[in-house]
Amino acid sequence: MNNSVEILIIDDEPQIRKLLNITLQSNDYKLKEASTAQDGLVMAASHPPDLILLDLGLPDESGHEVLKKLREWYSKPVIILSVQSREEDIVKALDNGANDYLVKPFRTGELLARIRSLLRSASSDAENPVVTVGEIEIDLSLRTVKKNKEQVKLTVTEYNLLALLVKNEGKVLTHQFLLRSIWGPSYIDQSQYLRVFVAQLRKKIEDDLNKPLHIITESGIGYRFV
Amino acid sequence: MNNSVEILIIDDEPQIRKLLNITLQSNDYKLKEASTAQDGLVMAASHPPDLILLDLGLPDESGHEVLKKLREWYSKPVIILSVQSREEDIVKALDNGANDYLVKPFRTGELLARIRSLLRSASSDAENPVVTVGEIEIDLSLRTVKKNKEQVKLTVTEYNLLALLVKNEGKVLTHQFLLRSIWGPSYIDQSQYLRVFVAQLRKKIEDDLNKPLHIITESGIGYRFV
DNA sequence: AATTATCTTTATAAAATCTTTATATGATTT
DNA sequence: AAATCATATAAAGATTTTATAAAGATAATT
Repeated sequence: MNNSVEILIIDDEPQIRKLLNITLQSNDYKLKEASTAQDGLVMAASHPPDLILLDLGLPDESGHEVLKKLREWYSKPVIILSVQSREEDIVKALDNGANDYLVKPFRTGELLARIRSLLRSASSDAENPVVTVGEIEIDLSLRTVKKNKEQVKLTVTEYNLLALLVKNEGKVLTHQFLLRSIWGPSYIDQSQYLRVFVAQLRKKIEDDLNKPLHIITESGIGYRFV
Repeated sequence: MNNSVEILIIDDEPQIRKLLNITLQSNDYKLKEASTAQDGLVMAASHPPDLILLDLGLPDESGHEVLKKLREWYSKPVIILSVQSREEDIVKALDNGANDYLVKPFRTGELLARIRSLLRSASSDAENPVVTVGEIEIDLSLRTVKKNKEQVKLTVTEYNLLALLVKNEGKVLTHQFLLRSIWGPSYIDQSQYLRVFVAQLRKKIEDDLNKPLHIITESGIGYRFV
């Protein structure tokens, strides 16, 4: 999920880092920690994170200075976390390139929402869950199917059947289960429907109809997608 | 300076509008005012501003609803201004697409800094929201459509439909989704509306009506823009 | 108030999809 | 090898969905 999203926190208070560690990790973010300005800058540069949480009150250098140095090359979101609530500090931080400023103690739900908001606008093009099996490519969010990079046109029922099989890749799905899922509970004896639609699907995605490589018949039981 | 930057405030409290009027104008922003959700949406649509300040407590409709409707087509910054400081409201607004949330009474210096911050990242995105697909050109900020460099005249509904499809290029949008987004939740069975407007749109942007290249029918599901 | 533009409905033809039937193929059992 | 059973495929018929025009209603503009 967010597991590929990396967040770096630069803060000298261990209890804040602990809190965020728990909060962010349980929301599937990957967290890296630095307790000094020095460390933070090195970590950010060596492996740039997707977002930085920056404390203003660091022991070795002012957070404002860290922000300025970061902004010389780092263009992703930076959120300031600070005990300082003076307008002067907030304005200065925002004008130095911070994207947001939260006063400690902050509410974790709000922080998470602000992180989501910034990550959303940072990468407005979220990646799609694409299932690729050999030359077949199924994009479940776009509802498209490609074979050898070319779009395959499927009807609603054909797509539903394929999607169900793909989502349970490798598993044998019984006739009853497939019929119930796609046509409804009153259709569980209409195995012929299934045969007709499996045949149509194969015609569209298999290369050799006599040796289907993806939609496998499990005689007497059901079908399986490989 | 900022004189070309237009900000729309949607808030029913006259004293807030007055305050912002003075504050923003003295910082060279051009301010437009709306006191109801209805007015605000119309003004935003008729001449899209560069940033919107939105109150949650509007007389005719919840600000959350206004935000949702705005976000169907408006991609520039929206800052929520609200007396409500509950975390629940903040999280909801941010997750609905707000870029920032300030609790009233707010400090004007901070508001100005947050506006600067958002305008800065909005412009650095260099997001010229112009989508070009073959001979079709759609400018989502100007709300204009061109075909072979010539302007195409679309009605509001036609444009809304096209913009929604274009913003989700490649994705199948279901009848229900389109109807709900454009006409409202109570219209989800009026598929005929969709057919009529799709036909009208195609007449204006497709070359061969028998082989539409852009607005693709997904029989039984919806439509897709390619 | 009249005109124009746009939206909503209705009607109908065309296209796409689903269902059903018929028949073929292949595997398994006797 | 014949009979039986499960599956595959084609194709006709039925149904659903879509496209389009055009009339009626509503809203916007002059």
